[in-house]
Amino acid sequence: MNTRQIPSPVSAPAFYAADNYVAGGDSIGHLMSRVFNMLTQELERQFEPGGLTNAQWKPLFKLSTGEVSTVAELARVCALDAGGMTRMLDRLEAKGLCQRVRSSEDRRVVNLEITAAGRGAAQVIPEVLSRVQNAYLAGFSVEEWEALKSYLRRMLDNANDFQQAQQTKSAAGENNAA
Amino acid sequence: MNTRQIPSPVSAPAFYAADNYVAGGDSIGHLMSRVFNMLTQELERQFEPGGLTNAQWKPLFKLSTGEVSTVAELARVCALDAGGMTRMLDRLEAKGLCQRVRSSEDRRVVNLEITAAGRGAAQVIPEVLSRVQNAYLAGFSVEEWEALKSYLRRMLDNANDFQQAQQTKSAAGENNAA
DNA sequence: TGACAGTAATTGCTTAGGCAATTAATAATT
DNA sequence: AATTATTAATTGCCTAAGCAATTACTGTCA
Repeated sequence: MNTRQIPSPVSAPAFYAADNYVAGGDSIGHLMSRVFNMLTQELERQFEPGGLTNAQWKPLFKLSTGEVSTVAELARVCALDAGGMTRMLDRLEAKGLCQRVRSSEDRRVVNLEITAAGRGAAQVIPEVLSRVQNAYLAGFSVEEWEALKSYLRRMLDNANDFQQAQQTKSAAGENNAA
Repeated sequence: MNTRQIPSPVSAPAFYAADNYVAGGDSIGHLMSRVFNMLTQELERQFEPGGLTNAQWKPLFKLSTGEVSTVAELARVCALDAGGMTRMLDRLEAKGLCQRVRSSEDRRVVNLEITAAGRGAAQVIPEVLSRVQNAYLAGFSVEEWEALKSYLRRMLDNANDFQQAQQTKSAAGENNAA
């Protein structure tokens, strides 16, 4: 028998319950969604003068640092679909910010190169990100900033654990069904 | 002269700087975006068996509680565009979850009514939201949960202040230009 | 009353992103 | 070497959301 201590659900407080669930209440999810919404809107406005959108700064920034050079790599680091990335690159290329060059070693891959215009547009990215994030953290102490980050990291770990558990469960269910 | 104490920018720590900005670093924005991404993906999976998407649970839930009854109201409480809401309702209506009834008092408005199928689909919403949020908060004490919420509320306040300041600035700029 | 402003909903156009299928090229296997 | 599997990128089809223009209707005001 396994004597390893397994975290008991009983000891964990249940923060939300199906009955008495308040609609636009200040749940974690609702608050995060509102903050995130404001953030993306603000970045949209901030990048607009430079001809970028909120969705476009990340791929362009990754290209500008030179840490990626192919479509698949870029899709991976931006955590989005390869098909979507193809069309994103269509738009960036149409704006003259980057260009595709078919690789000669492996003719399946296209190497991505940022243009001079792309480098120019990318220049403001760290400035904007710093300015907006600092503004959103106005009044925070360093300790509070660190606490917030640690909470988010813990939520991320929990999210991964939960996803894992769900996958395991659904895989078992499929076996039972088969 | 105004002697009211104005928060000095000097005393506020600058958490991020344009030089030395780390790309995929664990900035607040990056962490929040990752958590939020996992959350929406998880909700997408959780609602899928019931035939709902992550974007659809909120409008349907608001309809189920009866707190809204028109397109404009629904768009407002869901914080999204009226045009987008029209098409969202097209999809919900196509699934038989709600239906439009043109108002007789004011023939511009359409009254939204949830169907029996819609009520059935909406039933699981509080359960899913509670389950997933509790899972993401596993290991959190009540104090940490409260602290996280207060941080998010403060960020939301800062976001509103910043937006306000930007609008004032751009309005002044337009006056100068005119 | 008749012009005009305001409002509710819809539609067209755009960016965005997920999923599945396809194509082309390379790698692995027998 | 020929078949098979894998990989990279693209494309089609879908949901989603913002913005601008349009339509239909209501309210206001001269």
